[in-house]
Amino acid sequence: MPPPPATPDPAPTKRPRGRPRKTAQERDDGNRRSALLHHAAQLFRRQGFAATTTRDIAAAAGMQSGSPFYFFKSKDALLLAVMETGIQIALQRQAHVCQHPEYARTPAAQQLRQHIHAHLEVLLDPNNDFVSVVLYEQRSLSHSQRKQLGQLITQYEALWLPSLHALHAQGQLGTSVPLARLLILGALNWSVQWYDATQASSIDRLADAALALFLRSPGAEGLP
Amino acid sequence: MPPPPATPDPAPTKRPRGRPRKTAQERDDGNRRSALLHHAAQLFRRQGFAATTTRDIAAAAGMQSGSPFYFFKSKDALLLAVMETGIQIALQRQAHVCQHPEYARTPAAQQLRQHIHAHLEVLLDPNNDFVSVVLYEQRSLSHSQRKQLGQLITQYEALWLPSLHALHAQGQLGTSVPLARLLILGALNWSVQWYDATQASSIDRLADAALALFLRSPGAEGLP
DNA sequence: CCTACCGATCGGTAGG
DNA sequence: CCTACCGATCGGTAGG
Repeated sequence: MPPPPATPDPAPTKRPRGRPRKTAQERDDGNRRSALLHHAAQLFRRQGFAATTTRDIAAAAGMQSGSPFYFFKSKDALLLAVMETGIQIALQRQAHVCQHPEYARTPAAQQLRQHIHAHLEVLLDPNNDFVSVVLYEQRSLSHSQRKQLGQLITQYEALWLPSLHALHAQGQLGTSVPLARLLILGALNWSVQWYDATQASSIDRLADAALALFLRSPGAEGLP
Repeated sequence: MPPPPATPDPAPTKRPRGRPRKTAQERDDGNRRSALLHHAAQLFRRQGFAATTTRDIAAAAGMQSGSPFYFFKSKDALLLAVMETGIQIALQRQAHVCQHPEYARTPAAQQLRQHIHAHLEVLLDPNNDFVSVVLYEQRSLSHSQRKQLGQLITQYEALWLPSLHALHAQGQLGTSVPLARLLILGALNWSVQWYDATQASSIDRLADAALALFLRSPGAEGLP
């Protein structure tokens, strides 16, 4: 159901009847843009970027076929916006882990467990489609867009490095830090393909299993 | 350069001049079909299924835009054929590992190393685009096609299970066999995203690293 | 396998 | 944001 058309604003001294006309900022432009972003993320995650049409996205957001281009210059720009949102979400979650007051005093194995847990939570959340689009649609980006995104991903991975280095120094990591990072994140990222979100709350157990598999010693030591 | 047109076949008693007319079997139909399959796999791997047009594939094989449909009923059927080829290749490689005369006497850690190595070799081979399409285009399949393929994938994974069970029994696996299988294969499958084939022959080192990361004990013991 | 073609769809735009 | 539209492209087909 379309909203009733805004009544024209009469002389400013006169108290306007009906609903006042709104500027783009006062109107729900931001909400409409955000709705597009969310529906785009959902469709990109489910169907892939190339198999999703801008008409699909518009319809999901309750708009006409041309309307997404009022908010985004192109389909490509929409994808980039989805992906940037995705890494920002993931970056903030990991940064939150690192900034916890106890983090510096936590054993490296438990630090890693927290990174793994945060990563899985943000990646497998059925209500957050942004992050998995980041992982699975990079080839749909242009070169410059990929480069732009790559910098943010590097930042993201950098947050894991201190704990990985510490574990390597302790002899708990079976291989070099760079390879461990690639293999561990790969194992986690692939969970998108098989994880069943309907079996709720098993992310905890999954994080435990991953930690136990990747580390030489049982992951429990160092727990309070 | 197109082949010269076949000359019509005169009376069978007469020794035919020029090149004899060929039936579909004798003609290079099989080669043309195979060429389509290979180019389709390459394009699906590079660009994704949805972003690849049947015209792209036809052009890559040196055909006209309608010709792929002489060999394949639809674009979907072409994808399924590519993926079935992919798992068959992978299945044969793993079966070859299992059938080696020494396999049964090999320590489980080294069995797993061979599975990992074969998996990586077949997945990262720049001359074999079929296997990575299997991994990354399953959502482009119809439900029945996915089910069909899923059976073959289950067969593939079954070949890994005995060595994983043995390792678990030996306490060398940090988690349950089902989760270990998912996480290990995930880590390997993700290597498609970052492995640089131009740095040749590092698949060996990668397999070593993976084994060392996933197993509790250093992977060298049990070597001849 | 090619030629010639079709109906449908797609990303995007002009103008309000 | 909608209306109305465009040019290009796409999967697929008929007929040979």
